[in-house]
Amino acid sequence: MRILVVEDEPDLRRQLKAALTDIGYVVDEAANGEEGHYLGENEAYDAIVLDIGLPVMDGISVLERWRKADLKTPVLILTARDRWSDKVSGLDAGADDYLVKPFRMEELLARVRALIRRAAGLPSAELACGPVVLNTRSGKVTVDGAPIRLTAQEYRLLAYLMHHPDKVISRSELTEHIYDQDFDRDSNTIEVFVNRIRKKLPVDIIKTVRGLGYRVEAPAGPDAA
Amino acid sequence: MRILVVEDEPDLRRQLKAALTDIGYVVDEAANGEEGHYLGENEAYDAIVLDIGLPVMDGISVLERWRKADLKTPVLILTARDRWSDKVSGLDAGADDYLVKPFRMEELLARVRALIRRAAGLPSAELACGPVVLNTRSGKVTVDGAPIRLTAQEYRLLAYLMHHPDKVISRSELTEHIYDQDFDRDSNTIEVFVNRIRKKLPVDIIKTVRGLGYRVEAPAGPDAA
DNA sequence: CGTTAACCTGAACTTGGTCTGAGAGCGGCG
DNA sequence: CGCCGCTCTCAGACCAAGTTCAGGTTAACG
Repeated sequence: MRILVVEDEPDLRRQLKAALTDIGYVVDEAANGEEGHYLGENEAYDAIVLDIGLPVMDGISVLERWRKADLKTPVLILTARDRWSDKVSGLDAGADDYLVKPFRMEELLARVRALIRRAAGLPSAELACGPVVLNTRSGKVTVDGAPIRLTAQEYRLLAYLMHHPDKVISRSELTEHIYDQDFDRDSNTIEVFVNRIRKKLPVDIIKTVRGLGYRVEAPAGPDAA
Repeated sequence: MRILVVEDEPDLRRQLKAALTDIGYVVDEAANGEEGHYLGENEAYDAIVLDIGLPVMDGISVLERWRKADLKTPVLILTARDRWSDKVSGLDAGADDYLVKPFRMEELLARVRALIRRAAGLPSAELACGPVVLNTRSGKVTVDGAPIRLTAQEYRLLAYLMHHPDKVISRSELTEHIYDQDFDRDSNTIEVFVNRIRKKLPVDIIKTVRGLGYRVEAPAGPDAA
C-alpha cells in the first residue's frame, strides 16, 4: 500500500513517514499544500494523511479540490487541539477520519489501516482467501494457522492483491501501489515476486490473467445465495 | 473496441495507451493533429481521445474537420486547467465529453466506457442477451450468473457484437474494430473465434447471416417472443 | 438433385507473454 | 570489515493465445 503524507513540520513529517514505513507501507511526502495536492491527484495512493494547518495552500482547500476532481482516496486529517472547528470543516470537505494533535503514533497507524480496509470494502482486518489469511494489523500471513515468512515486498504485493479480491490487477497498477514514484516500468520484478509467493504458499491463490494481470479469488463462492 | 489516442506528449500518450489496452481495447496512437486527423477519418474507431493543445494542427481544428466530414465517432477532449475556454470551444466543435488535465486514469477509462456505451444507444453497462450477460466495467461474461472464461480476442469479438444487437455485422467491420491498423484481411480468424465462443456459451446467441456476417439478437422481444 | 460458394471445425503451428533459476548489487547488522 | 538476506536483472524454458491450414458441412441456386 502506498500512502501520501502532507505535513509542513519537518519533524512530524519524518516521524509519520518512519512509522508508516515501519509497518510496511510505501510513503511519499509533501511539505506543503500545493505539492500535496499535485501528488494526490497524479499518483495512486491507498490513503492520505493531511495536516489541515498548512502554508501555501491550506489543507481544507486541498481536500476540497481533490473531492471536486472526484478523487476517492480515503483522507485522514490532522488538526490542532485548539482549532476545533477545523475538524468539522474537514469532515464537511470530505475527510474520512480525523485525529487531534498531539496523537499517539499507534492510534494513527490503526486509523490508517482501518481507512484502507474500509475503502476496499472489507469487513475485517483479517483478509482470508481459502486457507490463506493475511492479518493487516500484525502484518502476518498464515496458512491453516501456520505462519508464512514473507519479505516486505512479497507482503506488499500479496496484501494489495488480497485487498481487491476478484478484480484483475494489472502489473502497472501493482507497481504503482507497491513502489514509490520512480521505478523502472519494463522490469519483471512483479513476476519474480508472484513466483516467490507462489512457492511459499501451499495453495496458489494468485491466478494470472494473460495479457491483463493477476487476480485472487474471493474466499467464498457467492454461489446460489 | 478500437480507440484512437491523439496526444503529443510521449509520456502521457504511452500512459493512455497502456491504460486503455489494459482494459481490453485496441489502441492506435497519433503524435500530432495531422496524423490524428488522417487516422480518425480513415480508420474505424469506437471512440477518440483528443488533446486540444497539439502542435502542427490544434485539436479544435481536427475535431471541426471531422465533424464537417460527418464523422460521428464519440470524442473525448483533454484540456489544460488554465485553458478553460478551450473546453467550451471544444464542446462547440462537437466533442462529446471533456477532461481537464491532470486527470486520474480511472476517470478517463470510465468516461471512455460511457462514451462507447452511449454511442451504441445502450442504457446500461451490462449488456444482456438471453441468459448471457456481458459486463463492460468488469470485462466479465456470465451465463445465468456463472462466469465464462473468455480470452482477450474472444471477449472483444463478443463485446462488439453485443454492442450492436439486431444488427448484422460483417467480417470486415469486425476485424476493423478488434484489430489495429495492420491486419491480414483474408484470414478466417473471425470464424475461428466465433466458433470458440459458441463452444464456450451454452446458448448460441451469435446467428450467422450467410453472405453478410453475424448478428446477435436483442435481449427480450417486448411482447410475442 | 447436383454444383458451388460460404461457412464450420479440429488440429498443427507460431508467437509473444509468463515463469523461473541463477547470480549481481546493495544495505543492514554483528 | 565481512556476512547475510532482500531486491532486482537477465536469459532461457515454458505455455497458452492467436493464427493458419485442410478438410468437412451446410445453404443457395439453377
